[in-house]
Amino acid sequence: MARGEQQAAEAIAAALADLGFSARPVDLRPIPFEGTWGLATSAAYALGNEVVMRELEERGQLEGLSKKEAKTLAGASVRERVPVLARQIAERVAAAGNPLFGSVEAVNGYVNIAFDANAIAAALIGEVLERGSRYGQGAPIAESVMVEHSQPNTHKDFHVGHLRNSVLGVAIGNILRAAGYEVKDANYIGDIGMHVIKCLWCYERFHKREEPARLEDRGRWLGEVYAESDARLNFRKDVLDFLQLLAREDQQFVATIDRMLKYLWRKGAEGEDIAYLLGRITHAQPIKDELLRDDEVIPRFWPIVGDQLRAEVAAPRPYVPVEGEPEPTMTPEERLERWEALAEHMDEWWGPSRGWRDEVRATLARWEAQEPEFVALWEETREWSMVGFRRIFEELGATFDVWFYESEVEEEGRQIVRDLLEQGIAEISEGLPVVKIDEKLGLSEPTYRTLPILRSDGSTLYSTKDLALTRRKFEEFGVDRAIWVVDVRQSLYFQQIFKILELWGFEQARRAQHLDYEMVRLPEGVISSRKGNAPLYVDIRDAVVARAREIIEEKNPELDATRKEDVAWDVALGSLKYAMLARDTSKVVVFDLEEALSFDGHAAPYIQYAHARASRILEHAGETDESLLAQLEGLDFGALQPEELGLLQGIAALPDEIQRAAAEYRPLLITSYVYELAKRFNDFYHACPVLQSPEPTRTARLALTAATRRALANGLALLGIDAPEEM
RNA sequence: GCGCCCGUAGCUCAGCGGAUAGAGCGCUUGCCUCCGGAGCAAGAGGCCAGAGGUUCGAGUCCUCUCGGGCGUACCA
Repeated sequence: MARGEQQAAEAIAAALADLGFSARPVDLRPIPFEGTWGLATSAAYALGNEVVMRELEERGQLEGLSKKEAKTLAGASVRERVPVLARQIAERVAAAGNPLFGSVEAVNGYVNIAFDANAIAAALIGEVLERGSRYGQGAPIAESVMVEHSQPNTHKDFHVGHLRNSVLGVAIGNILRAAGYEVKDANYIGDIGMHVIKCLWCYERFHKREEPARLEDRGRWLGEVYAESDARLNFRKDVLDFLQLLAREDQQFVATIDRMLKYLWRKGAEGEDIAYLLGRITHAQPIKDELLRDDEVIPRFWPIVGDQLRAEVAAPRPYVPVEGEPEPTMTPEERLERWEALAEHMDEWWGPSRGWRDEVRATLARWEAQEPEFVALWEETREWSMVGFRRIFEELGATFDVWFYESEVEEEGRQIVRDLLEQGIAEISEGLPVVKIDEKLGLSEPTYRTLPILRSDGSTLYSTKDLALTRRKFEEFGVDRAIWVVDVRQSLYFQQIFKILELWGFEQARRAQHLDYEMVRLPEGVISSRKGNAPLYVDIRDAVVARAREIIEEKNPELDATRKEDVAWDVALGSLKYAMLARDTSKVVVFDLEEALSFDGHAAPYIQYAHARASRILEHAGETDESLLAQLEGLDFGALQPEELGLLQGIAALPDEIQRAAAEYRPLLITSYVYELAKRFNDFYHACPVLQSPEPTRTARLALTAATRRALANGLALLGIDAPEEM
């Protein structure tokens, strides 16, 4: 195929030289029509313009004309000249008589070179079958690339957001490898950080030794403990924020607040706090926790608020917009729901929660002091999470050459911070080391802003660790390029990290690159572990695999049981991965379980099905890639059908698609490719009988079927999707 | 404020500066005695958010406007 392209390019270049044009790059692309196999160039358009302008120039007709006027003058003659030039080029290419070219035509100003498919199909199919799983791969490139992805946090759950990351990271690694790069896949486990401290605080304080008996259940349970810690620690703020929200947007609430608080006051609550609440709420101002004196007041006030909200739901009044007031963000029902959620813990949490943040700080100090008992607890619980992660990575087909852990780079990070401070790149501001990047770069507009690189108590931040990690990737592993697959919200952050390292004189930071992608959302909105609405990977996987089993039972009940189970996994995981990849990285993925459970249409099973059909045809014929490879001599399709030509063109396109997907970091291109190829195969086997055809067509079509199957399997493999031979 | 991203069919999305802007879902109508109907064929459905510009040629590149999302000092 590469040969066909090269010969077309040479033939056009020769034709242009013959016509007296200087050497120039010529665009070549597939002829974009169904049932064609060949290449087209639009060279005549550029030449037409060039020629006409030159002629006008020589005749002095452009003098005194503006560019616009010159263009208008030239327009008509350009339009006339283009088809003429195209015809001249086509005639010369045809005259050269290349046996690979079936026809050379000038159409609409394009020069279309159609291949003599019979002449090169054998070469193409031979290349595909011979290279097998390596078909499509590029020549080795002497550049090593580290692709960091997956980065789950221990002590937290692995949800659908992490799924996009892992699937994307795996695919990008595969694609770069296939393109010829030397790729190292790296994971970076978030095994330390504030979330771990919070989780362990909550565990020790409220749930010690309540963990499930089975080791494999503990990771998830730990995630729940983390979520609880967050809810506990934010409780006071959540309550006060909610009151402020009511004050801002619930007119009825504000109207009755005076009466509500007087009632409370009569019940004997402290007057000072009540006066404070009244003032803040009637003026819709934030309520400051530290100004509340009596921890009894809010819990006593809460039921009264609930009564009011219930009354508002029971007897809704129309919302009256007020000039200058913001629209309400919550309906009365939502407000009541929110109130109920907070009420659940009010009595138990409100008072004690005052001291919780200090307790967490003390827990962090135990980590910082590397207190043996605490470190042992950390190690044990960390492993609970890791057990689950390893299983998930195995299921996803994610393998790693390098495992980084945040806990390993803390010290090294501190070292870099010290150095940055000594060199005056970092400074102490508001009590903590930061780098004022814009200032250092002399930028007046806020661009890179300021990044804290260590907490004021000396404990490490994410940034502390990433400074060290970046250096390690280049120095310890000697990679030429390092890519971080991390969602788009961290874009500024990574620019800051890399810029700081550059300021520090670490030149290789220029070869560090954040590969960002958009978020996964739910139909009902943003995924939030605080709202507890993050669908967990394991749950989604179970649901999708169960659905796949049902469909197999329905479509192919004769399959033996273990095959059924394998296929259910291939289809379910394939479908899930495909959905994550078949959307550009710049687009938000809306994850809808209902959609994920449908295997119709533009989805992995469509492509897997085409692969299975191809496999079945070959099985019926008793042919394999090897046996067909031996029969390629004198391969003869007879009169080629449009569907066959389209399929050949599709198979031939894989190597270029891989190169482009690698250059642009876009697995989407591969998802589009395999879908398109599956579609073409579908067209082919509906239009062209294979097994019933007379020889030599039969063998030719079998060979084409085998090559298609290979290209489909290789394309899917790049996406981390398995292609079953039956389903 | 500043920065990044998105805006294409009812919905979800493709679309390498090039030929008649395409898929899937949903809707309407056909197709299993025929290599497997997880499929195929046909139909309806578009001022490519808007305005300028660059170009022989713009959904695609540039500028601006509008609408939406995200980020913006001790979370990761």
